[in-house]
Amino acid sequence: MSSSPPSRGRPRDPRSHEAIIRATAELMVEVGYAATSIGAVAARAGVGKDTIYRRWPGKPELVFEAVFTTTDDLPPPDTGTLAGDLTVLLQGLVDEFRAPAAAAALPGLLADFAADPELRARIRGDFLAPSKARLLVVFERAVLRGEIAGETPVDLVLDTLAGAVFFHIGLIGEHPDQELAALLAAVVAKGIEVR
Amino acid sequence: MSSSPPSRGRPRDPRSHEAIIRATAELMVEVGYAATSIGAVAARAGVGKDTIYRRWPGKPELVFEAVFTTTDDLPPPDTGTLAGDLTVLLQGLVDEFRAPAAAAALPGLLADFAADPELRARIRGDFLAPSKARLLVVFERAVLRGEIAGETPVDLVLDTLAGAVFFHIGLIGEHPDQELAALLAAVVAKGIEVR
Amino acid sequence: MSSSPPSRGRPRDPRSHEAIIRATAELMVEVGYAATSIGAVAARAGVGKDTIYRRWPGKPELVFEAVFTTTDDLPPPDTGTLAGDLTVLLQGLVDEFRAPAAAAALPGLLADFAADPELRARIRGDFLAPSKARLLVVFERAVLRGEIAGETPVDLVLDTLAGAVFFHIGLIGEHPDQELAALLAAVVAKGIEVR
Amino acid sequence: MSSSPPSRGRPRDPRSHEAIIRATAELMVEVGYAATSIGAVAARAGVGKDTIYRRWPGKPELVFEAVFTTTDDLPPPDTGTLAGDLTVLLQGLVDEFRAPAAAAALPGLLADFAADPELRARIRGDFLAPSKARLLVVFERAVLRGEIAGETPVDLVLDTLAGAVFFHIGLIGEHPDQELAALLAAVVAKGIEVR
DNA sequence: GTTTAATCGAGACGGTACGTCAGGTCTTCTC
DNA sequence: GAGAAGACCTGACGTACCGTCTCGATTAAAC
Repeated sequence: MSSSPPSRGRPRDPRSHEAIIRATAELMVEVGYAATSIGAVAARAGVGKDTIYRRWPGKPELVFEAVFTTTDDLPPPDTGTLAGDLTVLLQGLVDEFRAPAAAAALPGLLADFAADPELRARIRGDFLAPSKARLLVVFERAVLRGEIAGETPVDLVLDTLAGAVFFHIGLIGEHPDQELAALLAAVVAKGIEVR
Repeated sequence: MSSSPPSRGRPRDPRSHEAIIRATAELMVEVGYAATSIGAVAARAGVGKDTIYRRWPGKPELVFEAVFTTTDDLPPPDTGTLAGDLTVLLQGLVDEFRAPAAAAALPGLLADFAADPELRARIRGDFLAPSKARLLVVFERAVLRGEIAGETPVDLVLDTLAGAVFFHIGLIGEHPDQELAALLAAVVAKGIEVR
Repeated sequence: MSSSPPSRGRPRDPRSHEAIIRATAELMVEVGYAATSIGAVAARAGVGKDTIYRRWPGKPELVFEAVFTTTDDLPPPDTGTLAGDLTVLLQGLVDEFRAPAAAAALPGLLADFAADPELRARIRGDFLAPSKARLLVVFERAVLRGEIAGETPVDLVLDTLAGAVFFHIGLIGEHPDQELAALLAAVVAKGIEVR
Repeated sequence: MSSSPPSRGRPRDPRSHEAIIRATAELMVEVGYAATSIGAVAARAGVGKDTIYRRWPGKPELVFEAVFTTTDDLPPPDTGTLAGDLTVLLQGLVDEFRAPAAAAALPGLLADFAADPELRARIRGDFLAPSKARLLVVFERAVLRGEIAGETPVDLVLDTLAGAVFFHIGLIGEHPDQELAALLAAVVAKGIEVR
């Protein structure tokens, strides 16, 4: 289908790619997003700076790829109730935001994304897309069960869930309570239910 | 109690203070948080860099003061219902986050605050404190009216409200709908009501 | 004579050679010696960088070959007088140093040659050798005519002639006067004549 | 006369200036002109790169000042004969070109000067000016003594003398013979004498 | 006719230097 | 002592070349 490029010249070394990603993730945990420089990543990965700039336009894109490796092909949760489904979904967000590299990277990363018009679009496009797909399925089932109305605003609910977790854990640095996900899920589920 | 400083030598010029604040707010709107440097602020304010560093430890503190001037001594809303009160409260947050200087500053500013342990504490301490005070009163009245339970977690609800608005408007840059505050308030109020 | 190489594998394409030389000479005139990079030569010649490095060790050697193509098999001048012979010889040097590509290349080229011990020897060995051969014949005839002594220091005279022309034209960029060669020749001839 | 600037702000530290000059001269001798980078000079001088760029536009100007410190206010030679005067003058050139730092710097330095139109003018303007002043006096005296004609081309003679020494010593790297200056002076003096 | 090997264009690779800019401190003179 | 000015050291930026390497594809001579 998509005609792969003729692949002229020396192909890029996948070991460089991997070393860069690993070095980035390590530095993120050790010194944080702001103190991580492309040069330091290159040095730790044993790689030239060009080798990084050849693959990523800048630090935000590199860190994004390094930190969010989780291929979110988890199936949408199906617990039988909206609150249950939201709990599973939220627990996923909590786990994602709490991972050391992600926690260290998120505030600075999102700030850089927000500052660039082109990257800003990718927050919803790339970052939230997997969650949105799962949330859509959850909502469809809830509509069929008669729990919520058909026109429930998915984007706004997702922004609220993600925003709550990000603010609570990412920014303020609160250690997440065991039932945080369940608590938030209950509130939101009850809030959007038809009755 | 606080021993007034000995006040030897030339006193600080309040006009410098004002010029710095104004220059900072202007630059925030014109070039954004990341592209605003202390040197540029000094140049525009017609001030030496030291005059800035003498008053603020760094860019985050300066910008925080420059952008959030609104002395939040508004009285807590009292519309008669929890949903009504939350709507007023949320509308305040939306307006605050939507102001040009604040919108331009917030993501980078919060990222810098989150990166520094000392500043991180000020997010809840200084940034959210006024809203929390008002929310506490709102909650007290709602408890008296029997709308919510007494042990409703104020901090978590506030994080959720602020997070939702910040993510929706600050990060993603969504133009806030006219009824955004009312919609969010309705969901959250319904979500935390006892019945 | 020279043991022909075993010549296994694909032979070198003479068209690449020619294209490289041409591209080098063009770039020399257009952007100068310092701003000419091997990569730029390769790109303009439609050739890989290795194809250049396979033939020349570096920029100095490449430029030297590209710029000094003049196969100096001119016969030694024989005008009947030392001054006349030197005039012809000097005019040759002037013409050589004044050619656009040579004028653009010479200062940087000689600097690179001077900086490398191995290349430094080639200044006298390759660069000045043809002129020296002709000057030797001119001197022999002048000795026979009794114009100069037998022990006249050829190398020093040649350095002086070349140095004068290089400094005057190559470095300072003086537009050569019509009689420059004759004038210099007259001074030097008179200076080394026995009486 | 020249109104000294009002001198606002912190004055430039003369110790930085001196340290930079010294570091440059040392590196010139140790690694040569081409291998000397501004960054290396800064590191050795214990100085930031900006401190160098604040004072000099680039490497050529810096090296020029670092290497040619000799305040050429020597009085013009006056030995009684043109050949004698030229010998003294040439010996000065030989000594200048033979100094370790100068010998290492000259070819690359002159190449960089020749490559930039603005700097090119300074070769005659700054570099040769002191020698030219002295040569003019020498010529005046020689004219009064009737040794040479009044219209002897000073610039051309100076280019020849400087070119000969530069080519012989600077480029080819010949160890200068004890009588080199006297020999060249004799040839040139004889060459331009009226009889 | 098949191996074998060097060459080709292309471009990735680890380095090094570039010249600029910001951070935060210091040092001068002036008020 | 505060203030404006600007020098100072540090360190990161993103780009450009360096000379080497690794691809797949040619192109001949050797087998």
